[in-house]
Amino acid sequence: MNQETIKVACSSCNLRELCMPVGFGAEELQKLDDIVAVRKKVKQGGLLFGNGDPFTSLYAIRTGFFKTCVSTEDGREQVTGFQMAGEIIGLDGIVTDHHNCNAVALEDAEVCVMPFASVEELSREFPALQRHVHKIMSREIVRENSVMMLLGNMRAEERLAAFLLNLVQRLHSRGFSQSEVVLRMTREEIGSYLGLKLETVSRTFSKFSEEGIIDVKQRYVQILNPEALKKIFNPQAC
Amino acid sequence: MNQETIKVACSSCNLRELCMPVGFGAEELQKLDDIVAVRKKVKQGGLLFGNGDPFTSLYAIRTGFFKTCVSTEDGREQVTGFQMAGEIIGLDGIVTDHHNCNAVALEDAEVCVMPFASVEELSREFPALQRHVHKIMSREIVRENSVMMLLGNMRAEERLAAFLLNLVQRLHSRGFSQSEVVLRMTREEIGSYLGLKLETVSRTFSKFSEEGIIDVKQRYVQILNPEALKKIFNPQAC
DNA sequence: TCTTGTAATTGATACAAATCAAAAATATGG
DNA sequence: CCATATTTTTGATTTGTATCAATTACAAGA
Repeated sequence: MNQETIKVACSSCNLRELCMPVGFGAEELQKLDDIVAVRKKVKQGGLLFGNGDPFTSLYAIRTGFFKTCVSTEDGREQVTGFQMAGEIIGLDGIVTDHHNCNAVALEDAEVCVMPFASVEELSREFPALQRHVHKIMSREIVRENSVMMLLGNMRAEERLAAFLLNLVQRLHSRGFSQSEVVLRMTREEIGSYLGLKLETVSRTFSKFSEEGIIDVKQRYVQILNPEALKKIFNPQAC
Repeated sequence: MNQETIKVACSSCNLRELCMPVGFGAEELQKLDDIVAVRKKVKQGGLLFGNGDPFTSLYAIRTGFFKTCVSTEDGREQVTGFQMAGEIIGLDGIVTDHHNCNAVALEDAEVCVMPFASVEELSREFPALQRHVHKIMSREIVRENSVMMLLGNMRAEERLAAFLLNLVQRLHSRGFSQSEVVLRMTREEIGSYLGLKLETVSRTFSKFSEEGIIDVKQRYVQILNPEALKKIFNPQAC
C-alpha cells in the first residue's frame, strides 16, 4: 500500500478555513488536532477507498486531486465528482457503514483521516462542528442536484462550459488562476462525469477553441473568453 | 395557505420506524414528540417550500407524494426526486440556510414539521438520533449517485425499468403491492426525472406493454414480469 | 534516444431520442 | 352533463451524440 501516516495539526493547517469552520476557539482546535490523528498518502492512480470497503473515516484532502465513481455490474462507470484540496470525501459510506463508491487519486495526494466516530463525538460537544458537518453533507446534496440538471437537460456544450467554469471557480477560490487550468483527468473521465463520450468532449473542446473561447493544448486549458462560456452555460444571465 | 397545524405524537406514529430510528427509549420518544410540534397540510399542486425560501425545518412526509425539482433561469426543469410517506425532505436547505429546490405535493399531503435547530439540539443529546440524521443525508447522497449513473450511462428503457423497480420496491416496503402502482406524476415529470421527453416515456411504456412486461392504463401500471424489468435494468444480475 | 503504450484528435456513419404534429383519452369546472 | 383543458398516445422526421475507424501527439520506461 502506498500509504504513510504522519502526525499533524489542524491548528496550523493553511486549509483550515476550507475544510473546517472558522470561528473555532483554541479548545476546539486542540480537539480537532486529536481527531485528525493521521495523514495518509495516496499515489496517483491509487484507491483511497473502494466500493464495499468498511466505512470508518471521512477524509479531508490536503493535496492532490481525486475522482469518485460508481459502476454497474456490466462495467459502465459513472464519475460522480472531482475533488480537490480542502474538500471532504467519504460521506457516501455513512448510510450503510460501507463505502458506496470508489475514490481514486488522479495525482499523488495526501489526506487527513478523520475517524467518523470521533467526528460524531466531537460534534455533540461543539455545535459549530455539528453544523459544519451538516452543511458539508447538504452542500454535496445540492451539488448533485445541479449535476442532475446538467445530465438531464443540457447539451454537450453547456455541460462542458459548466464543468470548466466550476473547475476554475473552485481553483480560483484556492488562490489559483481563474483563467488557466491543468486538467488532472482524461477526456474519458470528463465525459463520464458529464454523460458524454470522450470523442464528444474532445470535439467540444476543439469547437470552443476554434471560436476563440479557450486555448487547449492537451491537459492545459486557458480560458480566453469567460463571458462566452457563461453565456453558453446560462444565456439568460448574460 | 392550505396549511393546518395539528399537535401530534411521534411515539404513536405508525411511520416511526421509517422516518426515525428504531431503538429509541421512552425518554427519546417524548423529546421527539416535543420537536415535531406541528403537522402541516399541503394541497395537491401546492408548494411545501420553494427555491430561495428561508430554511427552518426538515419535513417528514406522513401522507401524500412529493416531487422535488430545480430549474434553470431559462425555464428548464429537472425533477431531482419523488418522495413518499416516511421520507424526509428539506435537507437541501441546510448549507445556505435557504432552500435550493422546490417541493411540490403531487397529491394532498401531510408532513411533520421538524425545526432543524431542535433536531440539532436533540442530536447532541442522543447519539442514536445524531447517527440517524447522518444516515438520512448520506442515503440521499448515495441515491443521487445512482441517479447520476442512470442519467449518464443508461438508455431510455433501462431508465424507466429502474424507475419502476425503485418505485414498487419503496411502495412494497410500506406494505403496498409489489406489482401494482398508481403513478402520482405525469409522463412529463417522469421524463424530467429520467432525463427524457414525455413522448419517449410514453413510447417506452407502450413498448414494455407490447412485450407483456407491464400493463399500462394511464396512471395505473401493473408489473406482469418483474424479472424482465430487472433484466433490462441489469442484464448481468439475471 | 528510441520504443511502446496511452491519450487525444478528427472524420464518416449510425442510431436513439428529440422534435414537430395530430388525434385520442381523460380530468376539471361550471 | 357538457364544454374545456390537460394528459397521453402515436406517427413522421430531424438532430445531437454515439459509434467505428484511423491518425497524431504525448508520456514513460528501457
